[in-house]
Amino acid sequence: MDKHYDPQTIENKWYQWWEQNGHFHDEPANGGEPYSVVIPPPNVTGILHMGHALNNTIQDVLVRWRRMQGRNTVWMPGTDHAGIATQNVVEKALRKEGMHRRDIGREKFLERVWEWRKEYGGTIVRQLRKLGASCDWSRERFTMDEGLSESVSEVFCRLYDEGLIYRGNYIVNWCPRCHTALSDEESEHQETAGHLWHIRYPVTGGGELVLATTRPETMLGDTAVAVNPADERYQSLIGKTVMLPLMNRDIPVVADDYVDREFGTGVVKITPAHDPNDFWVGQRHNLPVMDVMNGDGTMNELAGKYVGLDRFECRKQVVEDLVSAGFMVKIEPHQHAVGHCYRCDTVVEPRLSKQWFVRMKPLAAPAIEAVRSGKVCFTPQRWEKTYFEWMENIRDWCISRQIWWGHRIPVYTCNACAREWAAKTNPEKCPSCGKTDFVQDEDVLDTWFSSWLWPFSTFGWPKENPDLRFYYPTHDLATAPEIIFFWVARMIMAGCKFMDDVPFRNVYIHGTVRDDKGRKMSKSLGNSIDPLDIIAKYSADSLRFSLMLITSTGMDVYVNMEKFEIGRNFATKVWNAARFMKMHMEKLEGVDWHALANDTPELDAALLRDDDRHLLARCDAVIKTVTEHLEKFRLQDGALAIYDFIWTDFCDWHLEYAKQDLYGTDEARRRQMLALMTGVFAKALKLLHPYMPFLTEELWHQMGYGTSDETIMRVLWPQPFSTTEAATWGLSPEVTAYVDAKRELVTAGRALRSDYNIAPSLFVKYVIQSVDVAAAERLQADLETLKQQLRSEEIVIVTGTNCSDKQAMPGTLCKLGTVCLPLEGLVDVKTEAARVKAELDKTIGFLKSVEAKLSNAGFVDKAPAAVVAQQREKQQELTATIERLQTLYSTFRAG
RNA sequence: GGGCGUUUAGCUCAGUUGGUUAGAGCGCGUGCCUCACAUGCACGAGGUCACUGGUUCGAGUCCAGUAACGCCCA
Repeated sequence: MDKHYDPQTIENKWYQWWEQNGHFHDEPANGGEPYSVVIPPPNVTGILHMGHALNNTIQDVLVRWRRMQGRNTVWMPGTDHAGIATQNVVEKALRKEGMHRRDIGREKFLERVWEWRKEYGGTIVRQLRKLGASCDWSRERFTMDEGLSESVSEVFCRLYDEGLIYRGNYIVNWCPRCHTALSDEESEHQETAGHLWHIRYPVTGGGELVLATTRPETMLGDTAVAVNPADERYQSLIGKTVMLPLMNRDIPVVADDYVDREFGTGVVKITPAHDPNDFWVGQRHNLPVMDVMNGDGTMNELAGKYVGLDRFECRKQVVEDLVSAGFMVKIEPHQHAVGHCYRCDTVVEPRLSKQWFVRMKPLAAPAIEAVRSGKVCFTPQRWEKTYFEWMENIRDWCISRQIWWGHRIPVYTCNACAREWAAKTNPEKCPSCGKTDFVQDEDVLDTWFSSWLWPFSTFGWPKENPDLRFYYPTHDLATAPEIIFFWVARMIMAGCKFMDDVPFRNVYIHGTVRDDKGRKMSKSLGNSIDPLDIIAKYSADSLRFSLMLITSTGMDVYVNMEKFEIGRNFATKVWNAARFMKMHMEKLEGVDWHALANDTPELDAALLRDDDRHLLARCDAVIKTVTEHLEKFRLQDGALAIYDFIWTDFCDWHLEYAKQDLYGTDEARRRQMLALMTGVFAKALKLLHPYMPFLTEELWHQMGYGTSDETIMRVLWPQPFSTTEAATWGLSPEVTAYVDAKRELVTAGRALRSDYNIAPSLFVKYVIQSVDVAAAERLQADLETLKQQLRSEEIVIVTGTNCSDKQAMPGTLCKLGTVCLPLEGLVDVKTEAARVKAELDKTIGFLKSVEAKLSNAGFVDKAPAAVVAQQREKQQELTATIERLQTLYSTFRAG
């Protein structure tokens, strides 16, 4: 094996091999229990960022783990056509050529988008491969491909025919830059520093009203002012008219409950065409609607002399004119939330327009029930609350977009008889009059109108087929919190509506990846870390493992480049442990490592020693721990458990311990030791595989655990020993406790060396005063181990407190006995006395707290018997310890 | 305005049903290139668990309130 692990070539090699050999693929005919996951389809314009890295690592860990459990596993990959985003990208390219999409027309434009997709659309999909994602690429889908488009029209037509899709004139969020309507979710509210302009409106027949607004330019479209009907201040004005400044129009004063008496002056201007609340006030009072803007955010003819001005330029002008005409009362700074386009960050304009909507209330009801009844579970559970909150107050979904890239709305209108209908395929004639003169709606559907079908459209719906039957409903969905409304909730609704079943059982909502200052990573801030840079510097395994190790379930994660060293260091550790074993394996002949790694260990129970049993027991425990954590989406705890097991148990303790055998001359022992380590290391590699797929696959082959055509991806997830097996190998809590105690003693002995500045290269003598004869015998049997671990030339074990060596020695109390370092003449008696005294004081303090509890009647009466017993035991233990410490202390005082 | 989250070692965070005197990694200090690994080994220092009050025999953990920071929705 190479001295240094070279992840770059190895990772590419294995990924290709896995993919080419179909290891990511499964199908219903293979039978078994299904496990399916659909990827949150990244935008086809996307490039891999840390959020993707986290999201997909989580999925891959789950998917690889379930696959190893023998589940019939499919991870469905694909990309989203991302209507507005993709159209923006291609429009930008066109602009560079000095053209606008209208210059080339719809058809040519769409050709350009498809070309773009062909050339650049595969970027993120290639990058997911670098990450190691075990997606079934043979199933890869795209929201605009034929099958998915069919699902979209099917769903649209069904909803249309049921009356759940309607067209209406409402205030929508309009992006003047993208030139399209947006859904409420696509308009992101941002706190913005603005102003509150107080404007005077003269009352016809004398007097005036002062009102406050944050968007003065919209006054050009005012058709009323409103006050609260219960507001005494303005009672006399209701029904009168006021003169709209600058426009010299008379508009009525209406009374409406919507008006907040506390806000500003308690009077608001009503602009039905440019504010959703005003729109509803307008409806209630039959007010005219005056749209004063164009789709691009400039003012139209209805804005009078302001025609042609951009909305913000117009705002300036209007304010100036109000000031010079004496209508401006005051201007205050004002902080308020302003909607921004989620694609281009332009300030969204609420604007009246004719759009298509989905009636959501009837769809929401079963979806709410699905979560309430536990058919869909959120992890962490608190997100259910967010889900319910939104679902119970759901508003109709604006699904039409005034762009070209997307699924065109399949609604047709007959020019001859005005019949409007929806059709899944291009119609030949009008279903009413039979004429062929009809037109299709110009708009396309919101991108999410295809994504909400993703869990079943990707499996071939609406066609009835084995994949759909077998893999639907899927099992786990991993995604970010900001996607709950956009996607998760809508998928649940679509699943309930069209499949009569939920789309997935578990939703794991993970956190956001932030920089180390807690800021969201973004291009504009320039604080992003490119996952590919991490892969290039440290490897995909390091990226994956580090991310999993530092990300607590559902919590945000703060990253910087250095944090990924932990994964790199761990990979190196594992590699070196393997290299060490391999070195010794090569000295033996005729050993079937493959069998040892895959079957029940062939060990000679008689040759097993307590340290070996300890390793087996710890390995068994870690199998249980990791499995349990994965079941609960506690991927961090799973990673930590393996990390700790491999690093501390396997390498620091057992591998060092094994050296006495491996460098020894007894071949039976060498065989036994390597057989034992092979069994354990193979299990550890399996447990690690979901987190570090590449390294574990490489070692699986290098170590000869798998034949050249076997992959660790498909070996079975390790199982803990049965009770019989555990008994055969002599595993017991007692044995584990003994080895733990022995390690405590070794650590104490090393600390003594360290305290006395004894160079690690020096071999020294130790004296161990064991607590009893049994401990003495056991330690005696382990003498060689102890000598090695303590780097000692001689260890004298004596029983009881009577040390044969009359001299005072530095010593530390342990469960098995007192470990002492005889240092003739070198002992600083005073220092040692102080050291023991400190230990003694600490122990007495501890005992006092235990005794305080035990003398508390309430505790003894009410605490569970086991807890009380535990404290009693502690009390005895501490008392004994104190006694021994006092003896030790007196030695130094006497000396 | 409504909701949610966070606050534990210098830093980043674990701590699952309340029960030993609270753990990890990084960083820091000391000593080591000891025959897998200096991307390492050994040893060590470091915390009145944000604050106030309550429940309890017992609170980092449960309840109420306060403060700071962050997120979501209106």
